[in-house]
Amino acid sequence: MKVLIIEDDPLHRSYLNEAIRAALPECDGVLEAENGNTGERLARDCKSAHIVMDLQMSQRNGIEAARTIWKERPETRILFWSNYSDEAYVRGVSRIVPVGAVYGYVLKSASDDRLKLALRSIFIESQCVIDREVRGMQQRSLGNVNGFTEAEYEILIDIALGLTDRAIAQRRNLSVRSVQNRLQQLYIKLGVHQPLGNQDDDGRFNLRARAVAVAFLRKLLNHSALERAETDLTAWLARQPHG
Amino acid sequence: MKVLIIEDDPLHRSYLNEAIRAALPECDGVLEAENGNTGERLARDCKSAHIVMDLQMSQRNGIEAARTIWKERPETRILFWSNYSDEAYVRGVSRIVPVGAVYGYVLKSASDDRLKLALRSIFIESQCVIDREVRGMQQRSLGNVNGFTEAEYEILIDIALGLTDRAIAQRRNLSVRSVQNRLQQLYIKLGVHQPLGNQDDDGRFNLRARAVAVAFLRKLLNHSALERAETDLTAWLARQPHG
DNA sequence: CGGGACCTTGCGGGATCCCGCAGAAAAAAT
DNA sequence: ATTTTTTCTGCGGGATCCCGCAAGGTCCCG
Repeated sequence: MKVLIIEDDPLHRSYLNEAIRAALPECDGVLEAENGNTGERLARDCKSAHIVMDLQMSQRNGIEAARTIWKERPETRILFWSNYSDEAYVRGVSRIVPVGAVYGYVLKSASDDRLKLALRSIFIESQCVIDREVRGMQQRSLGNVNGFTEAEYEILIDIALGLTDRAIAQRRNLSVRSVQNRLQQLYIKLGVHQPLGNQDDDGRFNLRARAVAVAFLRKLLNHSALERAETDLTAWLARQPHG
Repeated sequence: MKVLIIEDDPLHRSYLNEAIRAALPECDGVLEAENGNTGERLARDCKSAHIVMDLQMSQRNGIEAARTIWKERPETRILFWSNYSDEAYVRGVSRIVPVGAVYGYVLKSASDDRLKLALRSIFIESQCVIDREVRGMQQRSLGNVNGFTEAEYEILIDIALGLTDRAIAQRRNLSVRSVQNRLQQLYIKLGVHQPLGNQDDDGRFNLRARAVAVAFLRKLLNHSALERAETDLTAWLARQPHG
């Protein structure tokens, strides 16, 4: 059994290396990659089916790397080892995990033992391991309670990218009015909606821009999510009939 | 001489600790704090005038911590040790550094030697040390060439927060039209401006929202900058005469 | 089958945004 | 001190956004 580490921080990389050797005596080789690109290549070349990776790397996003890796070999087992449990990350991961795949998500703030336990659970026992904190976020997010629908999240991304109502309608195959409906819904859920009678601070906020701001502050959006969305958008723009 | 470390990652903390002891034999005590809050308190209590800190911590932003520390004791020497050289960070730092203060900014990706050299330069030689990469960004940013004026940066933040033109005018003591002028200027510099005759992709983008998006993508803005701006905003809102 | 909950769509209007035009004021250059 | 450049400001209009209202449409449940 070989394990591939994809992580851009050298300290964390060597720490991981040590933890893997300690937790998995049956492991007979640890490979290291310092960004998503070489990570993908190594995964492809070495056919390693066991990966530990960081989200948030400078060269190529962890989520993108994971997506292509899983696209090529869906049975690959991936443990995401991340600093944060931003909703944007969690949502991004659960969006790309293939059905029936074995994976994990543990925070870097977790203890030694938790990490080693997760390594054994995923790579040996074939069991998913999601950190308590992450799981809580996931439940809250995907459950209806105060969580965001896929449609709402989608339109949030669209306005974060700076698209107009018309462009969104075009992209999502909706009428302009429907787009606006979803926007209103989003504004309400984000707590941005202006209560009408209120003359005090009425008109202080541009709802569209404000929605994006609070989404960022709540970590519903983050840089890598925006980056992914941007590449998706340019791809879509490219295959649009100009005009 | 005592040195205070403010850094939330345990691995990096212990690495720093070791580096400090190796590079500064005259150092007779290293304190550690794992977030900005306890860092500020320790700095105040122990009167330590030598600090190494990370930007980007979960509890309290490094820049905010540095601001309050420098406000109390401007002669404190701070070495910022960060993962990234986002323009948002660099700008945030150079905005709060007191005149004549000794400080440094080195990236975590720098070599052992560079870090140790920086430690000696700042704490012993009283000499500022800015990483090459960071310095390059700083020059490009503060110089006129493709850089952003303070006014432009200010209004960028205002629209990123979701304020309306009117609110911005009120806040910055300008007429609405002037705000719009600055916005146009910003749109042009961000490369967001719609060339008029272009019917192809005309109307695809909401300039205001798009500007924020590209600012984020270019790392002109990031989460912590937005967070700081938000607290500033709420403070301003609180002392506004409602109505 | 009928009723209810939900989503979609069109219409219309008020508010806001984007911006060209042009004069006034301020700052910088000569 | 005068010219030049930049910035600020008001006016006005077209485009966009925000949203109430109302007429379908789909899906589920009794």
